[in-house]
Amino acid sequence: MDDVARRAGVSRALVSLALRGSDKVSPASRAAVERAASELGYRPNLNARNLASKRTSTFGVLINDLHNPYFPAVVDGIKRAADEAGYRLVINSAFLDEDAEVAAIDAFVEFRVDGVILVGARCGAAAIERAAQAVPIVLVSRPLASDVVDTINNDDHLGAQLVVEHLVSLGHEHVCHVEGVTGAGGPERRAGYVETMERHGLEPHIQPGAFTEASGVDAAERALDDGRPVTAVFAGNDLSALGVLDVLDGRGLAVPGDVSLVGYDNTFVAALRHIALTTVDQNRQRLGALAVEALLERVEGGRTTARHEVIPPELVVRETTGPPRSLG
Amino acid sequence: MDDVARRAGVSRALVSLALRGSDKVSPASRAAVERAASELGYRPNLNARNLASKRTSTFGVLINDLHNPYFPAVVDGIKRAADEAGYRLVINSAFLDEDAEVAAIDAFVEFRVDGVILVGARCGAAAIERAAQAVPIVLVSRPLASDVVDTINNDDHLGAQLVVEHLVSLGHEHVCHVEGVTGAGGPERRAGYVETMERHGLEPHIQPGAFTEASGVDAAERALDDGRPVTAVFAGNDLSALGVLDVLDGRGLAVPGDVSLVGYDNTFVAALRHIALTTVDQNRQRLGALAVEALLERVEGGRTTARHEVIPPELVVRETTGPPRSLG
DNA sequence: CTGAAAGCGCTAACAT
DNA sequence: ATGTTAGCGCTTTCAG
Repeated sequence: MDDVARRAGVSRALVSLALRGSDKVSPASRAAVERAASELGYRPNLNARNLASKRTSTFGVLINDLHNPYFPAVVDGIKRAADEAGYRLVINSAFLDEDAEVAAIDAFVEFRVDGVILVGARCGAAAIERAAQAVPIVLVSRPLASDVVDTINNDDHLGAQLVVEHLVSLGHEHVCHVEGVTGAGGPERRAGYVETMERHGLEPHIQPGAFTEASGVDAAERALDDGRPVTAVFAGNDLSALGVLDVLDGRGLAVPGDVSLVGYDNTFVAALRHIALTTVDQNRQRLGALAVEALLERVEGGRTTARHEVIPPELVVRETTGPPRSLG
Repeated sequence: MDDVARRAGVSRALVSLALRGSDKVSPASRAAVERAASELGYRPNLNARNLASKRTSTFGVLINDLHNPYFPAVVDGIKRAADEAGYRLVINSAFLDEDAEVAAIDAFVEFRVDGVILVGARCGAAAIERAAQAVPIVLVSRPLASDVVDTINNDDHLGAQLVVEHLVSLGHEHVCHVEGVTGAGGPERRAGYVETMERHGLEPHIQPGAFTEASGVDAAERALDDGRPVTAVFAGNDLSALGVLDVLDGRGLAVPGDVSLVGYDNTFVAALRHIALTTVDQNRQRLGALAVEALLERVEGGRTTARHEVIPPELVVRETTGPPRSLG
């Protein structure tokens, strides 16, 4: 930086200002600085900058599992909003390991990021709340009643309700639900399902599941062997719906002819023409954007109380749902 | 840090050594330091550390497109190898935008990461080679003849050969290839296909494509309407194979009964039971691990010449390939 | 094994 | 509009 200053014939401070686009620099010196910098191939040292300015203009994003097709859209939303607000992103993934999650959060803290967004984090609330003392944290897709961290979620209860209403309106009475896991919307979706079924005077039929393809397979097999009639399946998420779909196929049951099928999340797999799964869209981009917004409110707006946002999801009807056979 | 030193009754330098696990610290003072640090909730400032030590023990990983199911496995491999070597990771995604890619690389340079891994980068070679003057760079899944950056790739030519051999050994003579894009193995796969077809005295039948589902749909429609017989399709990657699959389904053609289908990449979608696509596995974890290895050789081993690694892929036979109907 | 001192490369008042 | 002066929090000689 000294070299740049010398070459441009100005002081270091001026170089600093010019390079950051301050308006208190004359066009002439700015040009000189920029030319000198590029001639010298100068790259500012972010570590030094962050150290001196005591801020990083960076948000840390932790993705629970990079393999899960649920996450990219959320990150897209975060990225877009962060760009707009002038914040950089550092992304990390914990690869499903809770300890790694905590370690990654610690690393963010040590980097002195200005805010942390945890997407689908599975680690304990205690670890999160502890870290929240050092940096603003917002949780996406992980409900948590806390008054130190913000949360942004879709309304799983409503989503489930939309699904059941859709199936019921098609004429279904025997809708089976494949459960999902706790901490990722499973119980909320289940509750929405049960409540809506009962409101229509229908009997809930629930099979345990775990948001995985394999669990969808198991659940479908149990459901079909169970004896109770099943004309539609509401799987807890898209992945488990694919497991269900495979079993239906394997048993020669037409979809939606014999059995209708609905997933949740609207991942790209659901949109594949070959699958064309009816599902629920959480508007993940918006979830991400809201997370950034929440962070900005704390970092730049000085908010200190927790904000818990819940946004309405939307039903996406594709080709796996139709009237039950009995209504032809 | 001063506080920690005071509380532990030692000097700052000692704290620094103790916290980084140096062996020149007495167990007693180490314990005192650790206790003091945890009591005070002390978090070292990575920016200060990086600045003072002139290294970050961090590798930057740039993923071309977070949505592409191809990448996570590569990052897994990188993560594992980096962990083992004691390096931290910062991941970033360019979301398919070339300018964003260059910006992300610049950001890595400014962070002074010790090395950069570009996974499937699409940006110009010039930008990459320029950045390579500031930091060691290795390209994964992007062939590039360069003597300043390392590359790690699977052998696309061999992969295509494996596919054609498999289909020919099943009795197929009319194998159509849906092309992929340049810079991501497309031309190499095509060349392997053409060469192997010709070696068997078969006539190549190529349809343009772009590694997307939609391009697979278009290519399949053209291929089936073209007049030439088609008993098998070798799609450039899994995604385009899904497009082909949808067209085959739509036209009532059984897979593999009427037409066999093969993809490339072995993404999780290919492994879904409902799809069960025969495909080629690049061993992406290994690609990632090798990338870290290459970086370590430069950072710690002092290598300065480029290394270009090509690893053999493996055919994964699932349920979309079988003998042609004529051999029934 | 420990402590003192210098400085990593930058920003942020404060002067001018 | 531009230069001066202190640090930011840590690591790293170098002397004890």
